[in-house]
Amino acid sequence: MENSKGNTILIIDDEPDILEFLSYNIRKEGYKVFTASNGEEGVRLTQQIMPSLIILDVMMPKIDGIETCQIIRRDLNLTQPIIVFLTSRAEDYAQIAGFEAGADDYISKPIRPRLLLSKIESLLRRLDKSHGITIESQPSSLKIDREKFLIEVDGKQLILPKKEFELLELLASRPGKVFNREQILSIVWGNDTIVGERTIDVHIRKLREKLGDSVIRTIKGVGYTFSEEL
Amino acid sequence: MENSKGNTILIIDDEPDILEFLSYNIRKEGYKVFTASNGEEGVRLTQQIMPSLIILDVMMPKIDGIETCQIIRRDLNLTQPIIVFLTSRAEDYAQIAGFEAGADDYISKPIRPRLLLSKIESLLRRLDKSHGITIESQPSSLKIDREKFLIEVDGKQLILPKKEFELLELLASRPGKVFNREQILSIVWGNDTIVGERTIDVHIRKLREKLGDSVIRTIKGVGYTFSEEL
DNA sequence: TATAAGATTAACCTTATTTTAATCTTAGCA
DNA sequence: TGCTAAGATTAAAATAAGGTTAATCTTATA
Repeated sequence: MENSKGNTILIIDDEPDILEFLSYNIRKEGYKVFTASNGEEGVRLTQQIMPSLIILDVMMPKIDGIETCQIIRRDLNLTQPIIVFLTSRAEDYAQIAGFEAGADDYISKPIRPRLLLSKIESLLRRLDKSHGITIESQPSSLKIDREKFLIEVDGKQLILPKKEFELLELLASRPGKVFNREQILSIVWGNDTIVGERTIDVHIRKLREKLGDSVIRTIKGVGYTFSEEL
Repeated sequence: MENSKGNTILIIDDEPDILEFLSYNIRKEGYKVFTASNGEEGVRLTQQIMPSLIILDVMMPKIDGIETCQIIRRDLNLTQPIIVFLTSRAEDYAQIAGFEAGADDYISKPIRPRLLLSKIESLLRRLDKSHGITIESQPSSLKIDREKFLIEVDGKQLILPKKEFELLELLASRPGKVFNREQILSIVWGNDTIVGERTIDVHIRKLREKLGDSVIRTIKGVGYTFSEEL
């Protein structure tokens, strides 16, 4: 399993101190870091380097963070990067506007490097599954919305418990691919947790109960796969 | 859609010429303009007229702009106005200090009326947008008025304490989106404050008590979400 | 400065989710 | 064809995550 390092991160802030502080800390972790000291430059760089994640100060002269975010979200035709806002506690009014503008997360000053880094990592980890998976098949359709933590089967919404959701998400991320038990355990449960062999089966059972038997196919001795035809 | 005109703007500057020049230009656009010629008077007026936006000269005798800003931000308990700093080119050092003091933007002399006005407009536009959230659902409706710090549920007005209000506002800013505890803490409380694990729950409890159980949904192990159907 | 309102904590309660364990089924092969 | 290992099923046990309440601390407000 590859880590999320090596991703490109762009930091946009008008304060050189913060820019340096952040880029030092983030670079240290192995990311490629670019910086911009204002919104315009930020937009331009975004276009050029296509960062996976942008850390964006809300309060900046001329074009502020919110506007910058809107420009990136609306005007730039590219794979949408993850945008994290940097705010000071005082400007709480801006925070709401920020979510409306399309921010993915927030970090408020004072910045605690460890918190920021763990946030970055967790955001990048779910980059490719960011907004969800949609599978359109002949008889039925399935939508997985990670943001809302919601499943939609043929238009009917369904709330799944965490583990079931994550298991389904994994299988559906590569329809047809067979995941063996080891892989499932290490991705959904994590490498360090030790659970019994039958735990996966039970969760598969629950999913089949809720989504119908045909959704997940068992390949005996190998693993499970999300059926390409629903 | 109403425009941002009609908003109250306060100008604080010790130079009568600038005061007159600015108030003339801004008034011409249809704003209600008040003026103060020093920090103290400015603070007093702010308290009385509750302006939406304050234009504040950095360099003033006695209490300077930065201090004035801090007083307004810290000591006055009211809906925070937007504060724009007025600086001369030379005092760029002030920009950093000014932002730290809680300024939203700055404009440097010589003042170009058109630029100032477009800046004012864009700042106020944002204020109006964050003025409130309205959610209309089949069975009921919810309106959040950030300026009046007021909630309206099915026509009934309701006053919520600060933390409850902010928590509700956050959740309602993106109905359906699941906010995890970390996000809630870092946005509503700020990530420098350390509060116990159960604090969020208690506030959720209070909100559900006042708005009904169905408004906020718990996704165990994930977070809370504002229910799309009220 | 007294008072009230709000925020937070802590202890305990409740419940959904997760896991286990025991038993049953079935596919695939000797 | 029947044996066997892998998986399915079920219910019950364990756990983790929240919920609730009251007491206490903090902060605003008159």
